[in-house]
Amino acid sequence: MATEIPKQYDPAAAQSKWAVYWDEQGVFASSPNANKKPYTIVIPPPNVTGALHLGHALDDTLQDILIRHKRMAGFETLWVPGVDHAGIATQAVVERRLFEEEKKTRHDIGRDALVKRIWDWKEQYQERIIRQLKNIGCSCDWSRTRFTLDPQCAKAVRHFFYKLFAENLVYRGKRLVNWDTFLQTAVSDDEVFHAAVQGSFWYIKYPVVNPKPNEPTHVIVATTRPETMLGDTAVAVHPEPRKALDNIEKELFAELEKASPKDRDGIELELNALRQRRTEMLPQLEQLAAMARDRRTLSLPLTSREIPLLCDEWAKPEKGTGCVKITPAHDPNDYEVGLRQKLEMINIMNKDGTLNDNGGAYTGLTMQAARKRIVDDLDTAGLLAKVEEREIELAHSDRSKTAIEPFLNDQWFVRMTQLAQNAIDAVNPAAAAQPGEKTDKINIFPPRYTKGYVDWLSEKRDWPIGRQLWWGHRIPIWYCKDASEAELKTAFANRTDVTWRWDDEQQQWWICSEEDDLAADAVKGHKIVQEEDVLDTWFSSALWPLSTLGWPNETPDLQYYYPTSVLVTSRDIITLWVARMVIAGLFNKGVKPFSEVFIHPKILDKYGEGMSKSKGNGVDPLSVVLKYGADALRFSLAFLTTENQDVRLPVDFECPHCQAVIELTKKNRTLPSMECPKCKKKFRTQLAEKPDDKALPEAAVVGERFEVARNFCNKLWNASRFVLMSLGETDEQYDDGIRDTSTLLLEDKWILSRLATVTQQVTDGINSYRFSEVARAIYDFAWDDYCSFYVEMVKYRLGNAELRTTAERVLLFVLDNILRLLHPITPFLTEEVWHRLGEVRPKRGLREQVAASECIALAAWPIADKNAVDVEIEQRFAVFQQVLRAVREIRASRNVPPKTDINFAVKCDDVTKKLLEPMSPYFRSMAGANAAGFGQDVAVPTLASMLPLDGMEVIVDLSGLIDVDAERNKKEKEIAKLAELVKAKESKLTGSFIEKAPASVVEAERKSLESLKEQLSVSRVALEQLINTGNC
RNA sequence: GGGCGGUUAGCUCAGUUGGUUAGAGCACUAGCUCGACAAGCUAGGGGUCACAGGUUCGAGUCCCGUACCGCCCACCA
Repeated sequence: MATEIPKQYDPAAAQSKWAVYWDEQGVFASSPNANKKPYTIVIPPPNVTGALHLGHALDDTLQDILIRHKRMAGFETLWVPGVDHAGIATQAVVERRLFEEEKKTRHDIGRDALVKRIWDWKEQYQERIIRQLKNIGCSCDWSRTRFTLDPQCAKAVRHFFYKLFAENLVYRGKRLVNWDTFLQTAVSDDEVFHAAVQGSFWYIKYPVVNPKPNEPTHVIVATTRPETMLGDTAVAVHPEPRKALDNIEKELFAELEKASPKDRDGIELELNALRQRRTEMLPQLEQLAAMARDRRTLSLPLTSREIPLLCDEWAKPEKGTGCVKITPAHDPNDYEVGLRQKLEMINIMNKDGTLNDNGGAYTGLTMQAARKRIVDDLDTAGLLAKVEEREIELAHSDRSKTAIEPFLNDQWFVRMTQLAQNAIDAVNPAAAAQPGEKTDKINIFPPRYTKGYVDWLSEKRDWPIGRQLWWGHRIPIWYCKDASEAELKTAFANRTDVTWRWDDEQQQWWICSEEDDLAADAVKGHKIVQEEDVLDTWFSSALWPLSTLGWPNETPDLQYYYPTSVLVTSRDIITLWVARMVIAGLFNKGVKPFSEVFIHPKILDKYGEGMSKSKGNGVDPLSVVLKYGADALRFSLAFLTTENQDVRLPVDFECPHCQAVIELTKKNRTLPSMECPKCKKKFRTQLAEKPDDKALPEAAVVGERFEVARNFCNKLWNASRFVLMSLGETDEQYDDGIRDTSTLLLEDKWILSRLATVTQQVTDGINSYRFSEVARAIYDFAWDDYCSFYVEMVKYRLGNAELRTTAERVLLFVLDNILRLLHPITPFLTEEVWHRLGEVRPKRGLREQVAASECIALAAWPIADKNAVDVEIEQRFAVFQQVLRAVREIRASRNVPPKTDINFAVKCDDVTKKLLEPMSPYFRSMAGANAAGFGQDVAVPTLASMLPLDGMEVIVDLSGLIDVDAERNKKEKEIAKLAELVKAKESKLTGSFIEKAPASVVEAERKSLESLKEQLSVSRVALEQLINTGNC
C-alpha cells in the first residue's frame, strides 16, 4: 500500500483536499472561550481595487504562520478577514475604466449608476481576493468576513464621528486643499506624490501704479504657474532684505568652516552669487521695501485690479527676483501669507479645473489652456521679462496621476493635538521594545520603525477627513439654515444620538446624527440637507480592530478578543493606518488596538520597484501556486522575511504550452495575454478579463527562489515517503520508546538533542517575528540532520531486528515533530503527510488536544525537551561526521568507483576509538568503507591516503587505486596551507594576546595551534612516505 | 534639506553579546540511476566582507568619515 505513494508531492491535490476539510470541520472558526487565552489578528484589509499580489501574499502568509502556531500552542485564535472599500482608489479605477471603455465621466451617468458599478467591481474583486487568501492557505474565520462599507462598519464610523463631533474635535473650515481635478475631490497630503516635469519659469512685470521719479516702473516676479496671477492679491518683498542677506551670508561662512574640502567649492559659489545679488539687486529691493511700507500698489496685468505691494518675510531676497506674487487661494505658502496679511482670497478655479468667473477673459478655459493664453497676452503687452526652461517638481494625485491644483475649499477636519499626543504616548520607545513583553504600551518591530511613527504624529497636523466622492461613508452631518435651537431641541427631544452646533461662518446648524435616519423633515417646518461629502477611507480603516469585533456594541467578542495581539503590515502605512488605528482605539475604547506591530519587508520586482496595482507589476500569488504549490510559495516568503526593508523577488512567465521561460518585462507585464515567442501559441496572464483571453491557458510565474522551497517540500515529502514505506505494523505508542532512553544509540540521542534545540529556535523565532530564521532552522534540520544523516543511518538499523524498534520510534517521532514545526509555514503538505501517518500509526502520542486521527492544524505545538539537549553527544556525533566526510573526500578525490569498497583506519585515542567502533556499519552503508581498525596503533598500509583531522588521522588504504603524483601534489598543497595557519597562530600567541585576552580564549587558541601542528606533522610524514613509495 | 535602510562568493541573501580557517541556496566543476527523493546523492572550486581611518590582544561585527544604491518625509515663487 505504502508503495503507492508518488515520488513527487502533488500540491494541487493536497490544497483542494485540505482546504475543504478545514472548512467543513470548522477548524478556523473561533468564538470566545474562557478556558483559553485569546490570540487575535485582524487582517490589513486589502483594497478592492484589484487582485492581491505577492506583497499581500507575504503579509498574509506571515499572519497565518503566527495564527497557526498559536492555534497549535493552545490559544483561542481568531483571524478576522475582510476587504477595504478604498474610497478614492476604487472610484478612480472604475471611473478610469468607464472613461476608457465608454468615454463617459461619472457626471454623465450620475451618482447612483456609478455607485452601482463600483459595487459590482467590489463584489468581483472581493470574491477574487477571498479566493486568493483561501488558496494560499490562510486560516481566517471566514464567517466573520467584513467589508469597511458594510452596515456594521458603517455604524462604527457614524459612532466615531459622532463622538468626535460631540467633543468638538471635528470642525469645518475653508482650507487650501490638494485638488484632484480629474476626480474632482480633495486628496490628503499623503495621497500626493511629487514628480519632475519639464516646465518654464516665467518672469512677469507688474507695473507700479503712479511711479515716482527714480522709482522702478515695474516689479518683476518669477513664477512657474503664470495662470494663477489672476488670483493674485498682493506682491511681497522682504521687509529687511539687507539683514536677510547678511544672515544667510553668516550661515554660509559658518558652514564653510566646517565643510569638507569637497563641499567647499559649492559653498564658495553660493557666496559669490550672494555677493553679486547684493550689489546688483539689494538697492532696488530696499527701495521696494520702502515703497511697500509706503502702501504703494501695483497694477495686476491683464486685469483691472490694483494689488498692494507689501512686506512679508516669505519673500526671500536670495531667491528669484526677490519679489513674490501672492495667490492665497492657489498656493499653500501664499495662503499662509494671505492669512497673516489679511488678504482677500480669490479663487479662480472651478472644481473641474476650468477658470471660474474670476478668470475674466479666460473664464471657461482649463488652467493649462489659460496658461498659454496668458503668457501670450503678457508677451504682447510687453510685460514678459524673460522665460527660463526648467524642470519642476510638480505635485500629482496618487489616485488619478494628474497634476494637483491647490484649491480653497470647505473641508472637514479632525483636531489632532490631543489625539496625536495620546497615540505617541501609547508606544514604547524603540530601545525598550521586546517581543512578548507584558506592557500597556505598543511595541513596534523592528523597533527602528517607531521613530517614523512618532515623528509623523508629532506634527499633529489636523486630519482632513472629507472627500468629494460618491464611494464611501457619507459624513453624518445635516445642515439646517433657519431653525432655532429650541426647534432643534423639540425635534430631537428624546434622542441621545443627535447633537448640533452653530456654524457662525455659514450661518447654519450642523446636526450630527449617530443613526443614519434623519429624514429631510426631521425638524418640523425646516429643510435639513445632508452633507454630500464622504469620509476619507482611513477614517473607517482606523476603526478596523474595533468594528470587526462588534464595536460600538460591547459584544462578547469585543470583550474577549480586544485588544488584538499583533498587527502585521508593511512600512508604507505605519502613519496613514497604524497611527490612526491607535488614535481611534484609544479615543473610542480607551485601550490600544493591538499589543505589537510587526513591519515586514516590501517585495520588489526584478527592477527593484515595489509591487503595486497601478504600476501593473503585481504578481498574482496564484500564478506562483499554479507552478510550485501554496506550500512552496509560503515557505519562500517566510524565508525572505529578514529584518531588511526590502526583498527582491524576480519572476518570469512560463509558457503553458512548451514550458519556455518568457522574460517578464516592463512592457509585457501589463498584458492580459501574449504569444509565446518559441512555440507561437497564445496564453493568458493573471490580468486576463475578457472572455477571449480567459479562454486561453494560463501562464505560471516562475522564479528561482520558489524552486528552493518547492525542492524542500519535495524532499520532506520523500523523507515521509521513506518513513511510511519503512514502518512495520504495530499498535504501540511510539513516544513511550523515546522516553526509555536505555535503548537509544548515539545517533538517536544526537537527533533528539538537535530536535530539542530546533524546536526551541522555531518557537522563539515565531514569537519574535524572525521568520527567515525559523524557515532556515527547519530547512537545515530536516534536510541536513534528519535526511542526510539520521535517515541514512537508520536504513542499516531497519534491517536489523534488534536495532529496529528504537530506530523506528525515533524516526517517526522526529518526523512527527518536523511536520508540526513546519505546519504553520507549509500547512497543506504537513496535513497530507500527517493523515497518511495517521493511517499507519493512529496512536501516536503527544497529543494533548486531539487524537492522532485528527488534523495537524489542531495538533499540539511541540515543546522543546530541554533534557534531550546534550552538547557532548553532539560533539561526539560531530567526530563521526568528520571522519565520514574525510573518508568520502578521499574516495571522491581519488576517483574511487562507487561500487569499489575501500578499507580505512583511524589513528586516534581510546575515547575516540570507543566512539567510532559502533559506527562501523554506517561507514559501510554511507561511504562504502570497511573499517580496518581504530586506535593508537593501527597499521598503515604502504599505499595510503592520510587525512589529518583534529586529534585524529584518517587512513584510507589505496593499494591499487592510488596515483602517487597526484597524491603528492595534494599533500604539498595541504602542508603549505597548514604551515601558513600554524605560522599565523604562533605569532598571535606570542603577542600581547596572551595577557589581554580571556584565559578561555587563549586556551582554545593554544589547543587549536597544537592540533594544527599535529595535523601538519602527520601530513609531512604522509608526504615522506609517499615520496619513498614513489621512489621504490 | 531631515530621517531610515543597504553595500559579504558570478547571482539572491544569512552572519546573534567582537573570539578557531566567514556560511547557505542557485549557478559552476567532477563523479553517481546505491530501493525515500535527479525537484536527488557525494565531493570540489569560488570571498583583501564597498572604501579610508580609529578603538581593541583580536573587527564582517563597535566608533568616525567617504562613495554608491534604495526608501520615507519636508521644501523648492
